[in-house]
Amino acid sequence: MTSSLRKPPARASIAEYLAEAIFAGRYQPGDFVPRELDLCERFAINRSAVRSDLRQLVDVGIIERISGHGSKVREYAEWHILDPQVTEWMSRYAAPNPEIQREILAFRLDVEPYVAMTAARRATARDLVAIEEAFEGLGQNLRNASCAEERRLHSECDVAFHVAIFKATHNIVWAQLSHILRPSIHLLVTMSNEHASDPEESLERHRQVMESIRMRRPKEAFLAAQAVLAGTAEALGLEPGASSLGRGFELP
Amino acid sequence: MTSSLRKPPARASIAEYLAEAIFAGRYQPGDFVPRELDLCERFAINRSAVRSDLRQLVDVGIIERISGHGSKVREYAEWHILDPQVTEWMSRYAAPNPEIQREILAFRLDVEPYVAMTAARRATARDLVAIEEAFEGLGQNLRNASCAEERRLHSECDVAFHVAIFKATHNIVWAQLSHILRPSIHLLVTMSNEHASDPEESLERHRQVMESIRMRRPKEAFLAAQAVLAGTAEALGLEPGASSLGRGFELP
DNA sequence: ACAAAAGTATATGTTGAACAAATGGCGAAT
DNA sequence: ATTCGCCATTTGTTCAACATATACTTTTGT
Repeated sequence: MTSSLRKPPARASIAEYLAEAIFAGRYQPGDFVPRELDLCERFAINRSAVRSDLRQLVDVGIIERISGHGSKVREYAEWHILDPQVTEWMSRYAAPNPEIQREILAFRLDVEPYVAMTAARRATARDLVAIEEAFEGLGQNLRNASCAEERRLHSECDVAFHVAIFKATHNIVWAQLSHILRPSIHLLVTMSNEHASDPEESLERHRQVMESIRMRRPKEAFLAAQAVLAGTAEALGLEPGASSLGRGFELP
Repeated sequence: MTSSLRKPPARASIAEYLAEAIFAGRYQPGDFVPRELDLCERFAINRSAVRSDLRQLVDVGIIERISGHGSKVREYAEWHILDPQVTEWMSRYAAPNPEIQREILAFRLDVEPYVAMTAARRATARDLVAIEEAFEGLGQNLRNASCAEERRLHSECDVAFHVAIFKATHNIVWAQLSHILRPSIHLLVTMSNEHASDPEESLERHRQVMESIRMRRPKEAFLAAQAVLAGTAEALGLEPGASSLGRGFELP
C-alpha cells in the first residue's frame, strides 16, 4: 500500500460533481451544464470519460443532450426517481425541489402499511433476523446522535429496517422499490436532529411494527406502520392528509 | 427525405441485440456474452460504440463487467426491472423467466385497485380525456385483432389506459411506476390472442373502471380494477390468490 | 513430487486525437 | 422583409495505442 492515501478521490467523477451541482440547484431545469471540453479541462480528464459520465445522467433522465448545442437539465418530472443511483443522490444531497420529497412521502404513506401487512404474512425467519438487526442498530445509535457520523449510522439502520420489511414481501418489485425510501428517511433523520422530535417514541413505534410482523398479525402491522409514518410526516412538517392515496383508507 | 428508407436500422445497436439475446434466454445468468472485439467485428462497429452500449446494460444491472475476463449476465434479481428501458425490453421480448412475470402481476394485483381508487378521487378533466381516448382505442382495435400490427395497437391502447389511471393519481412515483405494467399487458394481449378469451367481457370490465373514476366513486373503482385484474390473472393462467399482498384485502 | 513464484495470454479500462454531423445565428442576395 | 446559404460552436463517431486486471502456464526451489 502506498504511504499517503489508499484511495485518492478514486477519480474525479464528473457524474458525481454534476449530480451534486444539479441537486444543489446550481443548475436548474432548462439550464445548460458546462460543455464537454470545459469539463475535460476543469477536471484534467479526457473527453471519453466525460462523455461516459454524462451518459449516466442522460440514462436516468436528469440531463438531455442536444447535438451541437449542449447538455440541458431536464424537468424534475422527467427524472427517473425510481433509479437506485438517483435515490442515492437524493438522499446524499437532498432532492432539488421539496415537491418531490412530498410526493415520495405521500407514496410511502400509501404503500408502507400495505407492505408491512404482507410482511407479517410472509416473513421468514431470515427476514425477521434482518429486521431485528436493523432495529437493534436503531436503538444503539439513538442516544448519541451528536456528530454527523452517528447520524449517518442511525439513518442507515433506519433505511435497513424499512428495506428489510419490503424484502420480506418476497416480491421482486416491492424489494427493488424499497430504494425510494432512502431520500425521505435521510431527510427525516437530518431534520429530526434539528427539530429534536422524540426519538424514544419513534423507536417504540418501530418496535410495534417489528413485533406485529414477528407475531404474524397483519392488521396490527398495518396500523403500526401507519403510526410510524404519521410520526415521520409530522417530523417532516407534512400532514398525513396530504397523501394522494392513503387518506381514509382503513383496515378490512 | 431520401428515396429508400427514412430510418435504416438506424445503427445496429449492440445493446438491442444483446438485450434480445439475453431476454430470449440464449445467454443466461452466469453466462458470458461475446467479448468487445468480437462484437466489433460481428457488427462492423468500433469499440467505443460497443463499450457505450455495454455500459447501458451494466447500468440497469443486466450484465457485470469483470476486468480482464469478460462480461457476465447477472442474476434476474439484480436486474433493475423498474427501469423503463428494461420494462420496454420485457414487453418486447417477454421476460426471460416466468417467475418475474408472476411477481409483476402479483404487484399489479396489489396496487392497481388502490391506484384506481385514488384516481377516482383526484382525476381531473384532462386525466379523464386521456383515459377515455385510450378506452376508445381499446374498443376500436378489439374486433380486428388478426395481424400482428393490430395486436400491437391494441396492446398500446391497453397500456395507455392503465398508465393514464396511474397518472391520474397526480403522484410522480405512481406515474413513473406505471412502466412496470407494460410487460404483463403485452404478454396478456399476446396470450389472449392464442387462448381466445372473451374480449367483450374484458372491455366491459375496463369500461366499469373508467365510469367509476368519472363518477368519482372510489370504492367502485377499487372493485372494478380488481375485476379487471382477476380477468388478467385468469387469462395468464395465474390465480389471483398467488398475489403476495392482495389476497383477502377488502374495501374499507 | 509438490508448491510457491514468476511469467504470459487475454480481456477490459483509459487516453488522445481527428473527423463527421447537427444546431443556431449571422449576413447577404433577392 | 424574407429566404437562402455560410460559418461557428458543440456534440457524435471512429480509430489507434497503451495501461491494468485476471486466469492460466511455466518455471524454479525445496
